[in-house]
Amino acid sequence: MGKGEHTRQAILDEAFALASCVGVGGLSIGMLAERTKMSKSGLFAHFGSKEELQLAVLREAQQRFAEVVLRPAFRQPRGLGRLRAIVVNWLDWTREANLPGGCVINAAAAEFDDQPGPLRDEVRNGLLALRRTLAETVAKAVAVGELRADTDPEQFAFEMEGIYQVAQQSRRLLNDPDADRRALLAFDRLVRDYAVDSAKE
Amino acid sequence: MGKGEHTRQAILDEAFALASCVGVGGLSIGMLAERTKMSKSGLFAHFGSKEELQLAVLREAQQRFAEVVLRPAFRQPRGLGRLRAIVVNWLDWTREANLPGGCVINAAAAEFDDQPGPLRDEVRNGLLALRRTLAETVAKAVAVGELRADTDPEQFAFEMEGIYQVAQQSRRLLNDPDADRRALLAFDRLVRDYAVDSAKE
DNA sequence: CACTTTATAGAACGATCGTTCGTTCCTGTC
DNA sequence: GACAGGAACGAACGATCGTTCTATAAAGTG
Repeated sequence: MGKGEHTRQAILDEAFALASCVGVGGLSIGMLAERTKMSKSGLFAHFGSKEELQLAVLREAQQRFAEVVLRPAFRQPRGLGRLRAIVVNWLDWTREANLPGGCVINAAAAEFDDQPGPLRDEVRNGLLALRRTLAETVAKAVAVGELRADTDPEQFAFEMEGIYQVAQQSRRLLNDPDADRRALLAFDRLVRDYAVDSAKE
Repeated sequence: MGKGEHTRQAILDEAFALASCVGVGGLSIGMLAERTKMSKSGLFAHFGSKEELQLAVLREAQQRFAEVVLRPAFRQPRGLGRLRAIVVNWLDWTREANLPGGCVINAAAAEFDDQPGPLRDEVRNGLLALRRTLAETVAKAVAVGELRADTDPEQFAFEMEGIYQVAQQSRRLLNDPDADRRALLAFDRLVRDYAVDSAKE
Protein backbone atom coordinates (compact mmCIF):
# COMPACT_ATOMS: atom_id res chain seq x y z
CA MET A 1 0.00 0.00 0.00
CA GLY A 2 1.37 3.38 1.03
CA LYS A 3 4.90 4.49 1.49
CA GLY A 4 4.79 3.76 5.18
CA GLU A 5 4.44 0.06 4.65
CA HIS A 6 7.34 0.08 2.27
CA THR A 7 9.87 1.68 4.57
CA ARG A 8 8.59 -0.36 7.46
CA GLN A 9 9.42 -3.49 5.50
CA ALA A 10 12.83 -2.07 4.61
CA ILE A 11 13.52 -1.45 8.28
CA LEU A 12 12.37 -4.95 9.09
CA ASP A 13 14.68 -6.45 6.49
CA GLU A 14 17.64 -4.70 8.00
CA ALA A 15 16.56 -5.50 11.55
CA PHE A 16 16.22 -9.13 10.54
CA ALA A 17 19.77 -9.34 9.26
CA LEU A 18 21.10 -7.37 12.21
CA ALA A 19 19.29 -9.54 14.74
CA SER A 20 20.84 -12.55 13.11
CA CYS A 21 24.24 -11.22 14.22
CA VAL A 22 23.60 -9.58 17.57
CA GLY A 23 20.45 -11.39 18.64
CA VAL A 24 16.92 -10.11 18.95
CA GLY A 25 17.70 -8.73 22.39
CA GLY A 26 20.86 -7.07 21.11
CA LEU A 27 18.97 -4.95 18.60
CA SER A 28 19.19 -1.23 19.22
CA ILE A 29 17.20 1.58 17.68
CA GLY A 30 20.26 3.76 17.23
CA MET A 31 22.25 1.13 15.38
CA LEU A 32 19.28 0.27 13.22
CA ALA A 33 18.66 3.93 12.39
CA GLU A 34 22.27 4.29 11.37
CA ARG A 35 22.13 1.29 9.06
CA THR A 36 18.91 2.38 7.40
CA LYS A 37 20.06 6.01 7.20
CA MET A 38 17.04 7.19 9.10
CA SER A 39 16.61 9.21 12.25
CA LYS A 40 16.02 7.33 15.46
CA SER A 41 12.64 8.98 15.95
CA GLY A 42 11.53 8.43 12.39
CA LEU A 43 12.32 4.76 12.63
CA PHE A 44 10.86 4.45 16.08
CA ALA A 45 7.51 5.84 14.92
CA HIS A 46 6.97 2.76 12.77
CA PHE A 47 6.82 0.45 15.76
CA GLY A 48 5.98 2.46 18.86
CA SER A 49 8.31 0.53 21.13
CA LYS A 50 11.40 -1.56 20.96
CA GLU A 51 9.53 -4.64 22.05
CA GLU A 52 7.10 -4.23 19.18
CA LEU A 53 10.04 -4.05 16.80
CA GLN A 54 11.49 -7.22 18.27
CA LEU A 55 8.15 -8.97 17.94
CA ALA A 56 7.95 -7.88 14.33
CA VAL A 57 11.38 -9.38 13.71
CA LEU A 58 10.34 -12.68 15.26
CA ARG A 59 7.18 -12.79 13.19
CA GLU A 60 9.18 -11.98 10.09
CA ALA A 61 11.50 -14.86 10.89
CA GLN A 62 8.66 -17.33 11.23
CA GLN A 63 7.11 -16.17 8.02
CA ARG A 64 10.33 -16.55 6.08
CA PHE A 65 10.89 -19.94 7.65
CA ALA A 66 7.50 -21.10 6.43
CA GLU A 67 8.22 -19.76 2.95
CA VAL A 68 11.74 -21.07 2.59
CA VAL A 69 11.60 -24.36 4.46
CA LEU A 70 8.07 -25.66 4.76
CA ARG A 71 6.27 -24.47 1.66
CA PRO A 72 8.68 -25.95 -0.90
CA ALA A 73 8.83 -29.21 1.06
CA PHE A 74 5.08 -29.49 1.11
CA ARG A 75 5.04 -29.71 -2.65
CA GLN A 76 6.49 -33.19 -2.20
CA PRO A 77 3.94 -35.96 -1.71
CA ARG A 78 3.36 -36.91 1.90
CA GLY A 79 5.77 -39.40 3.34
CA LEU A 80 9.48 -39.70 3.87
CA GLY A 81 10.28 -37.65 0.79
CA ARG A 82 8.53 -34.65 2.21
CA LEU A 83 10.13 -35.19 5.59
CA ARG A 84 13.57 -35.32 4.10
CA ALA A 85 12.88 -32.21 2.03
CA ILE A 86 12.10 -30.36 5.23
CA VAL A 87 15.40 -31.43 6.75
CA VAL A 88 17.39 -30.44 3.68
CA ASN A 89 15.72 -27.03 3.41
CA TRP A 90 15.97 -26.54 7.15
CA LEU A 91 19.67 -27.18 7.26
CA ASP A 92 20.49 -24.33 4.98
CA TRP A 93 17.63 -21.95 5.47
CA THR A 94 20.05 -19.49 7.09
CA ARG A 95 21.71 -19.25 3.70
CA GLU A 96 18.45 -19.05 1.82
CA ALA A 97 16.94 -16.35 4.03
CA ASN A 98 19.13 -13.36 4.71
CA LEU A 99 20.70 -14.62 7.91
CA PRO A 100 24.41 -13.81 7.91
CA GLY A 101 24.68 -14.51 11.63
CA GLY A 102 22.77 -17.73 11.99
CA CYS A 103 19.28 -18.82 12.91
CA VAL A 104 17.47 -15.98 14.70
CA ILE A 105 14.84 -18.29 16.09
CA ASN A 106 17.22 -20.64 17.83
CA ALA A 107 19.21 -17.72 19.20
CA ALA A 108 16.04 -16.10 20.50
CA ALA A 109 14.94 -19.40 22.00
CA ALA A 110 18.09 -19.59 24.07
CA GLU A 111 17.90 -15.91 24.91
CA PHE A 112 14.33 -15.69 26.15
CA ASP A 113 13.74 -19.17 27.51
CA ASP A 114 13.60 -17.83 31.04
CA GLN A 115 12.47 -14.26 30.51
CA PRO A 116 8.68 -14.18 30.67
CA GLY A 117 6.91 -11.79 28.33
CA PRO A 118 5.56 -11.42 24.82
CA LEU A 119 8.91 -12.20 23.21
CA ARG A 120 9.23 -15.52 24.95
CA ASP A 121 5.63 -16.32 24.09
CA GLU A 122 6.19 -15.53 20.45
CA VAL A 123 9.23 -17.75 19.98
CA ARG A 124 7.66 -20.45 22.13
CA ASN A 125 4.50 -20.54 20.04
CA GLY A 126 6.53 -20.59 16.87
CA LEU A 127 8.60 -23.55 17.99
CA LEU A 128 5.56 -25.39 19.28
CA ALA A 129 3.92 -24.94 15.90
CA LEU A 130 7.04 -26.26 14.19
CA ARG A 131 7.09 -29.34 16.39
CA ARG A 132 3.46 -29.91 15.56
CA THR A 133 4.10 -29.60 11.85
CA LEU A 134 7.01 -32.01 12.06
CA ALA A 135 5.02 -34.51 14.09
CA GLU A 136 2.13 -34.36 11.63
CA THR A 137 4.46 -34.94 8.73
CA VAL A 138 5.89 -37.94 10.51
CA ALA A 139 2.39 -39.22 11.25
CA LYS A 140 1.59 -39.03 7.55
CA ALA A 141 4.67 -41.06 6.73
CA VAL A 142 3.33 -43.64 9.12
CA ALA A 143 -0.09 -43.51 7.51
CA VAL A 144 1.46 -43.95 4.09
CA GLY A 145 3.22 -47.05 5.35
CA GLU A 146 6.80 -45.85 5.17
CA LEU A 147 7.32 -45.73 8.91
CA ARG A 148 6.33 -48.32 11.47
CA ALA A 149 2.93 -48.03 13.09
CA ASP A 150 4.40 -47.76 16.59
CA THR A 151 6.41 -44.68 15.67
CA ASP A 152 6.02 -41.83 18.16
CA PRO A 153 5.72 -38.72 15.98
CA GLU A 154 6.55 -36.33 18.81
CA GLN A 155 9.65 -38.25 19.73
CA PHE A 156 10.63 -38.21 16.08
CA ALA A 157 10.13 -34.44 15.89
CA PHE A 158 12.07 -34.04 19.13
CA GLU A 159 15.06 -35.79 17.66
CA MET A 160 14.85 -33.88 14.39
CA GLU A 161 15.01 -30.62 16.28
CA GLY A 162 18.08 -31.86 18.13
CA ILE A 163 19.81 -32.73 14.88
CA TYR A 164 19.15 -29.28 13.54
CA GLN A 165 20.43 -27.52 16.61
CA VAL A 166 23.68 -29.39 16.86
CA ALA A 167 24.22 -28.94 13.14
CA GLN A 168 23.93 -25.19 13.53
CA GLN A 169 26.29 -25.14 16.47
CA SER A 170 28.81 -27.37 14.75
CA ARG A 171 28.80 -25.38 11.56
CA ARG A 172 28.74 -21.89 12.98
CA LEU A 173 30.65 -22.10 16.22
CA LEU A 174 32.95 -25.04 15.74
CA ASN A 175 33.47 -24.42 12.02
CA ASP A 176 32.91 -28.07 11.30
CA PRO A 177 32.70 -28.49 7.52
CA ASP A 178 31.05 -31.88 7.99
CA ALA A 179 28.14 -30.55 10.01
CA ASP A 180 25.53 -30.95 7.29
CA ARG A 181 26.75 -34.38 6.32
CA ARG A 182 26.65 -35.49 9.97
CA ALA A 183 23.17 -34.07 10.37
CA LEU A 184 21.89 -35.96 7.34
CA LEU A 185 23.62 -39.08 8.59
CA ALA A 186 21.85 -38.74 11.91
CA PHE A 187 18.55 -38.16 10.18
CA ASP A 188 18.96 -41.19 7.96
CA ARG A 189 19.76 -43.32 10.96
CA LEU A 190 16.64 -41.98 12.63
CA VAL A 191 14.54 -42.87 9.62
CA ARG A 192 16.10 -46.30 9.29
CA ASP A 193 15.24 -47.09 12.90
CA TYR A 194 11.59 -46.46 12.35
CA ALA A 195 11.33 -47.66 8.77
CA VAL A 196 9.03 -50.60 8.09
CA ASP A 197 11.87 -52.63 6.61
CA SER A 198 13.68 -52.93 9.91
CA ALA A 199 10.55 -54.02 11.72
CA LYS A 200 11.88 -57.56 12.01
CA GLU A 201 14.13 -56.26 14.84
CA MET B 1 44.64 -16.69 49.65
CA GLY B 2 43.71 -13.18 50.74
CA LYS B 3 40.40 -11.51 51.03
CA GLY B 4 40.49 -10.37 47.44
CA GLU B 5 40.21 -13.87 46.11
CA HIS B 6 37.26 -14.50 48.36
CA THR B 7 35.14 -11.56 47.26
CA ARG B 8 36.13 -12.16 43.68
CA GLN B 9 34.73 -15.64 43.93
CA ALA B 10 31.57 -14.27 45.56
CA ILE B 11 31.14 -11.86 42.66
CA LEU B 12 31.72 -14.68 40.24
CA ASP B 13 29.09 -16.83 41.90
CA GLU B 14 26.54 -14.09 41.56
CA ALA B 15 27.60 -13.28 38.01
CA PHE B 16 27.29 -16.93 37.14
CA ALA B 17 23.71 -17.14 38.33
CA LEU B 18 22.84 -13.82 36.74
CA ALA B 19 24.37 -14.78 33.40
CA SER B 20 22.26 -17.90 33.46
CA CYS B 21 19.19 -15.66 33.28
CA VAL B 22 20.22 -12.74 31.09
CA GLY B 23 23.07 -14.33 29.15
CA VAL B 24 26.77 -13.65 29.33
CA GLY B 25 26.35 -10.69 27.01
CA GLY B 26 23.50 -9.35 29.07
CA LEU B 27 25.61 -9.02 32.19
CA SER B 28 26.05 -5.48 33.44
CA ILE B 29 28.40 -4.13 36.05
CA GLY B 30 25.74 -1.96 37.62
CA MET B 31 23.27 -4.78 38.07
CA LEU B 32 25.97 -7.04 39.44
CA ALA B 33 27.17 -4.39 41.89
CA GLU B 34 23.64 -3.95 43.12
CA ARG B 35 23.17 -7.67 43.70
CA THR B 36 26.47 -8.06 45.54
CA LYS B 37 25.94 -4.84 47.50
CA MET B 38 29.20 -3.41 46.24
CA SER B 39 30.08 -0.23 44.41
CA LYS B 40 30.47 -0.43 40.67
CA SER B 41 34.09 0.66 40.85
CA GLY B 42 34.95 -1.68 43.70
CA LEU B 43 33.56 -4.60 41.79
CA PHE B 44 35.09 -3.46 38.53
CA ALA B 45 38.59 -3.41 40.06
CA HIS B 46 38.51 -7.17 40.43
CA PHE B 47 38.37 -7.75 36.71
CA GLY B 48 39.66 -4.67 34.91
CA SER B 49 37.14 -4.86 32.11
CA LYS B 50 33.73 -6.22 31.40
CA GLU B 51 35.08 -8.66 28.89
CA GLU B 52 37.44 -10.11 31.48
CA LEU B 53 34.48 -10.59 33.79
CA GLN B 54 32.58 -12.37 31.05
CA LEU B 55 35.56 -14.60 30.35
CA ALA B 56 35.80 -15.43 34.04
CA VAL B 57 32.14 -16.43 34.02
CA LEU B 58 32.68 -18.72 31.04
CA ARG B 59 35.70 -20.32 32.67
CA GLU B 60 33.74 -20.78 35.86
CA ALA B 61 31.00 -22.49 33.88
CA GLN B 62 33.42 -24.91 32.28
CA GLN B 63 35.00 -25.72 35.61
CA ARG B 64 31.68 -26.43 37.25
CA PHE B 65 30.64 -28.52 34.28
CA ALA B 66 33.74 -30.66 34.67
CA GLU B 67 33.10 -31.04 38.37
CA VAL B 68 29.40 -31.78 38.23
CA VAL B 69 29.08 -33.75 35.00
CA LEU B 70 32.37 -35.30 33.97
CA ARG B 71 34.20 -36.05 37.19
CA PRO B 72 31.48 -38.17 38.81
CA ALA B 73 30.88 -40.02 35.56
CA PHE B 74 34.55 -40.86 35.21
CA ARG B 75 34.39 -42.83 38.41
CA GLN B 76 32.41 -45.39 36.40
CA PRO B 77 34.50 -47.96 34.54
CA ARG B 78 35.08 -47.13 30.91
CA GLY B 79 32.36 -48.20 28.55
CA LEU B 80 28.67 -47.61 28.08
CA GLY B 81 28.08 -47.18 31.80
CA ARG B 82 30.35 -44.19 31.91
CA LEU B 83 28.83 -42.77 28.76
CA ARG B 84 25.35 -43.05 30.15
CA ALA B 85 26.44 -41.48 33.42
CA ILE B 86 27.66 -38.45 31.48
CA VAL B 87 24.29 -38.13 29.77
CA VAL B 88 22.36 -38.43 33.02
CA ASN B 89 24.54 -35.89 34.81
CA TRP B 90 24.54 -33.64 31.80
CA LEU B 91 20.78 -33.52 31.54
CA ASP B 92 20.36 -32.02 34.95
CA TRP B 93 23.57 -30.20 35.53
CA THR B 94 21.67 -26.91 35.39
CA ARG B 95 19.92 -28.04 38.54
CA GLU B 96 23.10 -29.28 40.17
CA ALA B 97 25.11 -26.16 39.44
CA ASN B 98 23.47 -22.89 40.37
CA LEU B 99 21.86 -22.20 37.02
CA PRO B 100 18.35 -20.87 37.56
CA GLY B 101 18.10 -19.66 34.00
CA GLY B 102 19.46 -22.59 32.05
CA CYS B 103 22.77 -23.65 30.57
CA VAL B 104 25.09 -20.67 30.28
CA ILE B 105 27.37 -22.41 27.85
CA ASN B 106 24.70 -23.22 25.29
CA ALA B 107 23.28 -19.72 25.57
CA ALA B 108 26.73 -18.22 25.08
CA ALA B 109 27.33 -20.52 22.14
CA ALA B 110 24.26 -19.19 20.36
CA GLU B 111 25.11 -15.64 21.37
CA PHE B 112 28.70 -15.44 20.24
CA ASP B 113 28.77 -17.89 17.36
CA ASP B 114 29.28 -15.07 14.88
CA GLN B 115 30.95 -12.41 17.01
CA PRO B 116 34.70 -12.90 16.75
CA GLY B 117 36.74 -12.25 19.85
CA PRO B 118 38.00 -13.83 23.05
CA LEU B 119 34.50 -14.72 24.24
CA ARG B 120 33.70 -16.70 21.15
CA ASP B 121 37.09 -18.39 21.35
CA GLU B 122 36.52 -19.37 24.95
CA VAL B 123 33.15 -20.99 24.44
CA ARG B 124 34.34 -22.57 21.20
CA ASN B 125 37.35 -24.14 22.85
CA GLY B 126 35.22 -25.38 25.70
CA LEU B 127 32.74 -27.07 23.40
CA LEU B 128 35.48 -28.52 21.25
CA ALA B 129 37.04 -30.02 24.37
CA LEU B 130 33.69 -31.48 25.37
CA ARG B 131 33.22 -33.07 21.97
CA ARG B 132 36.67 -34.54 22.27
CA THR B 133 35.93 -35.94 25.70
CA LEU B 134 32.69 -37.46 24.49
CA ALA B 135 34.34 -38.97 21.42
CA GLU B 136 37.11 -40.48 23.53
CA THR B 137 34.60 -41.98 25.90
CA VAL B 138 32.77 -43.49 22.94
CA ALA B 139 36.03 -44.80 21.55
CA LYS B 140 36.72 -46.55 24.84
CA ALA B 141 33.30 -48.18 24.73
CA VAL B 142 34.32 -49.49 21.32
CA ALA B 143 37.65 -50.71 22.65
CA VAL B 144 35.91 -52.47 25.52
CA GLY B 145 33.72 -54.24 22.99
CA GLU B 146 30.38 -52.73 23.87
CA LEU B 147 30.04 -50.73 20.67
CA ARG B 148 30.72 -51.90 17.14
CA ALA B 149 34.18 -51.42 15.73
CA ASP B 150 32.91 -49.28 12.85
CA THR B 151 31.38 -46.74 15.21
CA ASP B 152 32.33 -43.15 14.39
CA PRO B 153 33.04 -41.56 17.79
CA GLU B 154 32.74 -38.02 16.47
CA GLN B 155 29.39 -38.74 14.88
CA PHE B 156 28.28 -40.27 18.14
CA ALA B 157 29.38 -37.21 20.10
CA PHE B 158 27.66 -34.99 17.54
CA GLU B 159 24.36 -36.72 18.11
CA MET B 160 24.75 -36.66 21.88
CA GLU B 161 25.20 -32.92 21.80
CA GLY B 162 22.04 -32.62 19.73
CA ILE B 163 20.06 -34.64 22.21
CA TYR B 164 21.22 -32.41 25.02
CA GLN B 165 20.37 -29.21 23.21
CA VAL B 166 16.87 -30.18 22.23
CA ALA B 167 16.25 -31.48 25.74
CA GLN B 168 17.16 -28.11 27.19
CA GLN B 169 14.97 -26.26 24.72
CA SER B 170 12.06 -28.60 25.28
CA ARG B 171 12.25 -28.41 29.01
CA ARG B 172 12.95 -24.73 29.44
CA LEU B 173 11.15 -23.04 26.57
CA LEU B 174 8.39 -25.45 25.68
CA ASN B 175 7.83 -26.61 29.27
CA ASP B 176 7.75 -30.20 28.12
CA PRO B 177 7.73 -32.40 31.21
CA ASP B 178 8.82 -35.37 29.13
CA ALA B 179 12.00 -33.73 27.86
CA ASP B 180 14.39 -35.81 29.96
CA ARG B 181 12.58 -39.02 29.21
CA ARG B 182 12.66 -38.26 25.48
CA ALA B 183 16.35 -37.41 25.67
CA LEU B 184 17.18 -40.70 27.37
CA LEU B 185 15.02 -42.51 24.84
CA ALA B 186 16.97 -40.92 22.02
CA PHE B 187 20.24 -41.79 23.68
CA ASP B 188 19.25 -45.40 24.19
CA ARG B 189 18.24 -45.65 20.56
CA LEU B 190 21.60 -44.20 19.61
CA VAL B 191 23.40 -46.76 21.73
CA ARG B 192 21.29 -49.63 20.43
CA ASP B 193 22.16 -48.71 16.87
CA TYR B 194 25.85 -49.02 17.49
CA ALA B 195 25.78 -51.83 20.04
CA VAL B 196 27.55 -55.04 19.10
CA ASP B 197 24.36 -57.03 19.58
CA SER B 198 22.66 -55.43 16.60
CA ALA B 199 25.67 -56.01 14.37
CA LYS B 200 23.80 -58.70 12.46
CA GLU B 201 21.94 -55.88 10.63
C1' DC C 1 52.45 0.04 66.59
C1' DA C 2 54.04 1.95 62.19
C1' DC C 3 54.08 1.01 57.37
C1' DT C 4 52.86 -0.88 52.87
C1' DT C 5 49.82 -3.06 50.18
C1' DT C 6 45.38 -4.08 48.90
C1' DA C 7 40.40 -3.50 48.74
C1' DT C 8 36.42 -0.65 48.44
C1' DA C 9 33.86 3.64 47.89
C1' DG C 10 32.34 7.88 45.63
C1' DA C 11 31.98 11.05 42.03
C1' DA C 12 32.25 12.00 37.51
C1' DC C 13 33.20 11.03 32.41
C1' DG C 14 31.41 10.49 27.62
C1' DA C 15 28.57 7.31 25.18
C1' DT C 16 24.49 5.07 24.24
C1' DC C 17 20.08 3.43 25.51
C1' DG C 18 14.63 3.83 24.62
C1' DT C 19 11.39 7.34 24.41
C1' DT C 20 8.84 11.92 23.85
C1' DC C 21 7.86 16.28 21.77
C1' DG C 22 7.21 19.72 18.41
C1' DT C 23 8.22 20.86 13.82
C1' DT C 24 8.95 20.22 9.05
C1' DC C 25 8.42 17.84 4.86
C1' DC C 26 6.20 15.03 1.55
C1' DT C 27 2.11 12.97 -0.61
C1' DG C 28 -2.18 12.46 -2.16
C1' DT C 29 -7.30 14.66 -2.39
C1' DC C 30 -10.74 18.03 -3.26
C1' DG D 1 -3.50 25.58 -5.59
C1' DA D 2 -5.28 25.18 -0.74
C1' DC D 3 -5.60 21.65 2.49
C1' DA D 4 -5.20 17.40 5.36
C1' DG D 5 -2.59 13.28 7.01
C1' DG D 6 0.97 10.70 7.42
C1' DA D 7 6.12 10.30 7.40
C1' DA D 8 10.47 11.75 8.80
C1' DC D 9 13.46 14.79 11.38
C1' DG D 10 16.23 17.09 15.17
C1' DA D 11 16.65 18.05 19.78
C1' DA D 12 16.25 16.79 24.17
C1' DC D 13 14.90 13.75 28.21
C1' DG D 14 16.35 10.71 32.16
C1' DA D 15 18.53 6.37 32.69
C1' DT D 16 22.12 3.27 32.34
C1' DC D 17 26.21 1.68 30.18
C1' DG D 18 31.60 0.73 30.90
C1' DT D 19 35.38 3.11 32.59
C1' DT D 20 38.63 6.34 35.02
C1' DC D 21 40.07 9.02 38.64
C1' DT D 22 41.03 10.18 43.57
C1' DA D 23 40.48 9.32 48.27
C1' DT D 24 39.45 6.46 52.29
C1' DA D 25 39.19 2.17 54.82
C1' DA D 26 40.87 -2.38 55.67
C1' DA D 27 44.28 -6.15 55.74
C1' DG D 28 48.68 -7.90 55.83
C1' DT D 29 53.72 -7.46 57.33
C1' DG D 30 57.89 -6.09 59.95
